[in-house]
Amino acid sequence: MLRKEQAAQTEAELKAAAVRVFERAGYLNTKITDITAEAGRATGSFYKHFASKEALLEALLADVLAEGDASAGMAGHGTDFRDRDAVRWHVAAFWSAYRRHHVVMLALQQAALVSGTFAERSRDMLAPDLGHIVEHLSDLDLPGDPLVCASLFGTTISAFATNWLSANRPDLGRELSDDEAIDTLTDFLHAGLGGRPSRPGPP
Amino acid sequence: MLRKEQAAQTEAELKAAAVRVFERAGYLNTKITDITAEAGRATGSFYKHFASKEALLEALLADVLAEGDASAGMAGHGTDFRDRDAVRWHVAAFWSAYRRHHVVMLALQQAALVSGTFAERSRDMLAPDLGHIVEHLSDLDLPGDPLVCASLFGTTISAFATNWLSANRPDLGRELSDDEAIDTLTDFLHAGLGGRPSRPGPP
DNA sequence: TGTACATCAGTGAACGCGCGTTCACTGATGTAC
DNA sequence: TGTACATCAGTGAACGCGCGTTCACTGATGTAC
Repeated sequence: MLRKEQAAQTEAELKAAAVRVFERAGYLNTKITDITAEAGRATGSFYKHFASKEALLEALLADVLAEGDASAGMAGHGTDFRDRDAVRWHVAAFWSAYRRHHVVMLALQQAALVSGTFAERSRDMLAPDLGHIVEHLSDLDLPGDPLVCASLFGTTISAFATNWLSANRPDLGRELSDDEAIDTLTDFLHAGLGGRPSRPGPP
Repeated sequence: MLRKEQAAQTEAELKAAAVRVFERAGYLNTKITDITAEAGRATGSFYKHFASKEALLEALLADVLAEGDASAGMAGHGTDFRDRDAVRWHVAAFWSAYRRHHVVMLALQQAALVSGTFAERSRDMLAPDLGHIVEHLSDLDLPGDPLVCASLFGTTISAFATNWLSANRPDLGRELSDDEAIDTLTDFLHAGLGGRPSRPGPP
């Protein structure tokens, strides 16, 4: 089975090269030949493994989702968003996932702008999380409709993460540590959604 | 001078057609011929008025900025973000501007993904507003660094507006009135940034 | 173990489509005398 | 006011570049006997 291993490795190298190129140039600007060149392979090699650039992105996405399922046991976290720690747990989970996969996430966002298929897929990926958040919001006195607030929760973290984790986006001339980002986001969301600072959860 | 008027009108029609097509298909998906077809003109006509699709977007952007300067007297609004009304004023100003110009704003965001030039321009357009917000934040006990919080303020409104004002984005199967959006955002940001609900400003 | 053949990953030059851009042309509007 | 010429908005067919995709080929790995 040496041959299959060889092929699998080449495929993995192409994926890795693609991520590197995406990070440097952005998904939409990346040509197939950029990826193969980065991987040190011939152009035609790409099509032995992927039907198109979209198919490659699908594959990267599948990897991300697979890893996500593994790590997100979702166990042991609080569910009452009046409790700051419960909010922080969710923020941190999202933030670290985004940090690990920001290149693919950004590529997905870019693909969604151009292709209806990816727009839908992008929404489908977020939908479960959105539902998850909606449940946690039920105990709060929210600033508005629960669905709208959940969407607010999601878009805020997502936009903020995109802003600070993407390369070439030194929006402000400043670095931001993970803890600082997570704590700022947590305080902001916790207070913004009506979880009062130091009110403990129910017994 | 009939000839100049004629030319000016055609140019205006091309711009209007472009906006319509951008809204329908997105900036990145739009071809020059889509625009001229929508305007009912020949392909070559486009280049009598604009050097490229980017130049057209620049022109649309200039229009937006010109109108913005006219309407944004920036007079008569509160500056203390502990005061909910002051926050609401800013949110409403941003929201209505975004509502009027969302097609161009979205086009700009899309262009920024692909072209470094537009990425920079996009940042330059937002920078003054960001500075403006930073000033208003000084009196609050913020969840984090003022610059980071101002960025949070901006990205939150911007992402939320993009989500709800863009066509073909029925993220949740629901309509959202301007007032509901503005009030929800205001409550969220006001509380999130540490302006307590009913604490009055200093004497 | 050896030989003959099959399979398949990888190659890179060539093809061809889509689309941005050009350009020679038309006809109407403006100008000179 | 009329005539002859200049200018210029608008036209659309043609050109050509960039890039995705193909395909005949190579050589190495696997299989049959």
